[in-house]
Amino acid sequence: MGSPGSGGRGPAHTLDLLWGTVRPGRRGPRGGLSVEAVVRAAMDLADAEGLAAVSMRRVAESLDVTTMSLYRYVPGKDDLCDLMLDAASGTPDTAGWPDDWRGALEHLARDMRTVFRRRPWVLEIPISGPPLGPNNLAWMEAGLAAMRNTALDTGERIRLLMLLTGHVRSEGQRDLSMERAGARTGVAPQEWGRVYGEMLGRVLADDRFPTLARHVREGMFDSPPEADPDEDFEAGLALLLDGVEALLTRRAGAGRADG
Amino acid sequence: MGSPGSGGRGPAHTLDLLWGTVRPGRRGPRGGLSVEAVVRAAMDLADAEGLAAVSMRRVAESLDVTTMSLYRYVPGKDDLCDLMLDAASGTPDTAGWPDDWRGALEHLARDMRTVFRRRPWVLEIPISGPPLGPNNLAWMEAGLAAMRNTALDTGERIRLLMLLTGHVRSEGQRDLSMERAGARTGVAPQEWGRVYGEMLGRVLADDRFPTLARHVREGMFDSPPEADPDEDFEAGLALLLDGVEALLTRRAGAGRADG
DNA sequence: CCCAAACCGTGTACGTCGTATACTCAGGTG
DNA sequence: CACCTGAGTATACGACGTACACGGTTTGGG
Repeated sequence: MGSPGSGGRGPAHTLDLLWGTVRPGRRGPRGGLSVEAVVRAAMDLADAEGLAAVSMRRVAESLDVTTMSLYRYVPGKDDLCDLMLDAASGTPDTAGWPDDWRGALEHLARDMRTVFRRRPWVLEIPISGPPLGPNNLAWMEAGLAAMRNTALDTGERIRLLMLLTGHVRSEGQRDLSMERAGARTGVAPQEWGRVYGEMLGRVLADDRFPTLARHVREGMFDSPPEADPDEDFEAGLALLLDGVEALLTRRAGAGRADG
Repeated sequence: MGSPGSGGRGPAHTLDLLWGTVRPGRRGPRGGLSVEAVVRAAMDLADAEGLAAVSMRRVAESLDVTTMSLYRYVPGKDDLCDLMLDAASGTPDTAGWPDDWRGALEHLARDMRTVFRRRPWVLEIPISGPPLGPNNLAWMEAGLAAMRNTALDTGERIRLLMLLTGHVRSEGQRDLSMERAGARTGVAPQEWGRVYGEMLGRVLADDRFPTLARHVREGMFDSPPEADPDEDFEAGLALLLDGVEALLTRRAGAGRADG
């Protein structure tokens, strides 16, 4: 029996929150807080102590209010996380980006990566749906603008964008997991190296992994695994964009040959 | 002051759990449970009600024991999740895979995808480090074997494997988020379409998104977004492997020209 | 001008979670 | 046999998200 039509607590209200278009209500006292203040407090907490430290209680405590008062501004923790995600994404700075699609997309990917490196907790937020917030859409806008002069159709452009963000997120999550692997036990490096060594021993002793064992014997893991995450990231990015370039030249050739 | 040398509760013990090499202890009564039984019960729960339903209490309840007795077999919930991840990954069936690297890698990627589709909760487990379990290593073995006849060096092979699993995971997580977006509200489709429509209206009314607005006006979102996840998956996979192929032909050409 | 509606912030409470701690009791080993 | 080891239990603590009912303040409509 909620008031019909008006955005009750459905996803439409979440949209209003994301876009900062909540009509403030005409009656009653002016609130001392605001959605932005709540989100900022939560982000400060996440920056300082990680996403796991972000609880409704602790956010409220950092704002000197009661836990439940947060629910006047935010429907629940899931929505708060969505708001944090969009706020933390920020807006891409396309000023220095080149005009060619490949250079621009490389900048896009690297800038997204720096966002995730500055705020690793963004990668821990479970994405709850397609991008709806203005900041996430701004990144989409930048990506689509970067491809404006390519021979890709709309579906391909979006797919490529999703593929790129997927790659950035994957690499970021891998970096994160490596850090977590260290933080799990107190003294990270030598203990972890010992575990890795024991694992390699098991691989060598087991006949289920002949190829892996051969690579191990050839020194595959002599350096710590994933020594340079940036190199992995760049290599994957290059591979991806090489694939796009191959598609474009193939298409241009076909266009010249067929029509 | 714990017994030195022997794996107390460190990550070395987790390795023993993953590989099923826990020495059972010589004194005392034989336990009615086992690590495998605990992991299987947890997996059954996750299969039936999702990862969120997997709590130590509910796993214990399904085994007709008290909560704390689980800690005799598993150090904690994080490790239990790691065990679930490796167990759910299973072993790749490489019987029908072709000999050429591209076909084999395509099979690898698709088979990984079906694993995630059968057990979507695997994607919700936060990965805590490099793959250490025998099943995950079996997938790695299969991937390395698929590339045995390529001109890629070891580092490139591993990178490509990581890139592939990253792609599979990304697409799986996207599928999952789409399902969750529906489950968040009761009646999914039309309500969600309404939200999407409103978002598009905002995009059109806002001058920050000219390119996006143009694509929208050209009918970009007339069909529901991400209509065919498999198509997205396959396109991304093809792009990736095209990139690899370009690298290989480039390298072969250079080899013919330079040496 | 005044009352009632709207709304902010609070206090309390419930059910759930992971797990630390201290215990009882059965079973194999010296 | 005595004994120690280890399985399973009972209890408890602190934290979590959030439903609910309540006072206090502001403002619009009559």
